[in-house]
Amino acid sequence: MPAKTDSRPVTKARAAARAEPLAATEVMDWIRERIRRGSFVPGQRLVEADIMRELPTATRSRVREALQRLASEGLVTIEEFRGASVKRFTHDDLRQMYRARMALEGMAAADFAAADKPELKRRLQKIQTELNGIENSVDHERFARLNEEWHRLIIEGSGNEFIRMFLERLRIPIYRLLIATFYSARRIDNANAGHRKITEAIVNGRARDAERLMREHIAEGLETLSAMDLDIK
Amino acid sequence: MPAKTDSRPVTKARAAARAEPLAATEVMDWIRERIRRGSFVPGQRLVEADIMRELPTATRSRVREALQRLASEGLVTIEEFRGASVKRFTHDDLRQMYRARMALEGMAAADFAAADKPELKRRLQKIQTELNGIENSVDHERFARLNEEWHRLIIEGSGNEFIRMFLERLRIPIYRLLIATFYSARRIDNANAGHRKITEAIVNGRARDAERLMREHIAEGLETLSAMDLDIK
DNA sequence: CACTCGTTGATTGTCGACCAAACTATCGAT
DNA sequence: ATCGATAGTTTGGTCGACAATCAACGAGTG
Repeated sequence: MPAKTDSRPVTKARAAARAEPLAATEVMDWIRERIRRGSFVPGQRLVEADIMRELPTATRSRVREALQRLASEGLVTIEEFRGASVKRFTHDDLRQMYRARMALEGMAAADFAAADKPELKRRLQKIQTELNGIENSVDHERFARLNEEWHRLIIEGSGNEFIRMFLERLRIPIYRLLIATFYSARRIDNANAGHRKITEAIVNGRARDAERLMREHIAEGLETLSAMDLDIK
Repeated sequence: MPAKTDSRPVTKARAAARAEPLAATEVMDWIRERIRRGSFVPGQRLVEADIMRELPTATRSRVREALQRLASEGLVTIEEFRGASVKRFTHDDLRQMYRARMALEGMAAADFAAADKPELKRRLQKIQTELNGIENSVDHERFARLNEEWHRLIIEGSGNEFIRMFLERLRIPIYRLLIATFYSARRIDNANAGHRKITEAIVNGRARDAERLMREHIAEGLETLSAMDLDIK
């Protein structure tokens, strides 16, 4: 649930009176980003006072609220009188997340394929072309960005706000695990072969194929991850 | 996201000093229950002071926290300086929720079927037998309870905490819409015919069938709902 | 009479101080 | 060295105050 607080108008009187306080959302984003990038590692305790030191304009109430919300998102855990800490995910959690992704993103692909949204489909095709253009390059950074954009577009194309919301909640934990994985060139090839087929199915309105292929695509991703046997703390 | 705060120990000193204040979780449950039962109707504003009047031991901070969390659950919306109000769901929201349910509960059925959990499967079979026993009765109340138990058990059987969490978030909004719908006897028959087939597929480990049937079952539910053309405000 | 524009009361947003409860580390006695 | 008391730290939670905004109401003007 983004925005809302972002639209809070900055009143002149207030801005003049004191430094604009960080809304809880912003504190939340800051912590979330740190978790995503790995500067907060799993198990690490998130001490309220420390966060306030690093974000001087954040007050304790804000930090507390942010931590509460992150806990309800499942990104941190809160133990009574011990405070918040970055949640540890097990190998089985990863499997579960991927199963959920398969279900949700598969459905999204199917619904997008069945929908009459030529403009969005053109954009998908465009991204696909870009992806094809760099699949043999070594620009992993760029591939990752386009890859994310490709997935995001399909979710948007499904027009399902609930599916979007749920997948958003899976994104960070999964990403945090993914940064440990160096995409091999071979993996990129495989992934993009899958992408191509999915894009084609969506653009041509073959909903059932789109869903099946998307599921296979995600399942492959999980297999690659599992094969790497990354050390999940 | 249950528990956690429920485990808060009631210290003697505190309990003696004054009435135990309601934790945010409890306020949340109270509001949620009211929404579910329809005593808070969509669009209705949830004024902090009013809630404090009705729950004398609840403090403002707790009420506010509860509302914030309910907002992040998507059950209420918060507009700045206008406070919280019960979220209105459109007809299209309903459709989206059912699509998400199809994806998630279908996957849950498949995973349960594929899992080696004889004890849980026996319990499912037992509930199914009970359901069969009353499918021609007029005890809608009891059917509804068993129906919920049946769904819950399949989700538990999938062993997927994320899917469970997501479906939990869909439950209340959907239930709130469902109470408006009096299950017709015919609908009960149809529903239970679906149930029987699904139970059988799960117990016999036919994952693919279980998923397909569960999807059809939920899709039927949506159709029934749509046909009723209930007035969603 | 309709319309604009302050004024006022109600409600929410935010903060900071305060205290209690629980955890944690230190230090002393045996 | 081990155990237990003790002090400091951190979190859980409340309260009161004040600012910002909204909403309703009424006065003045054309």
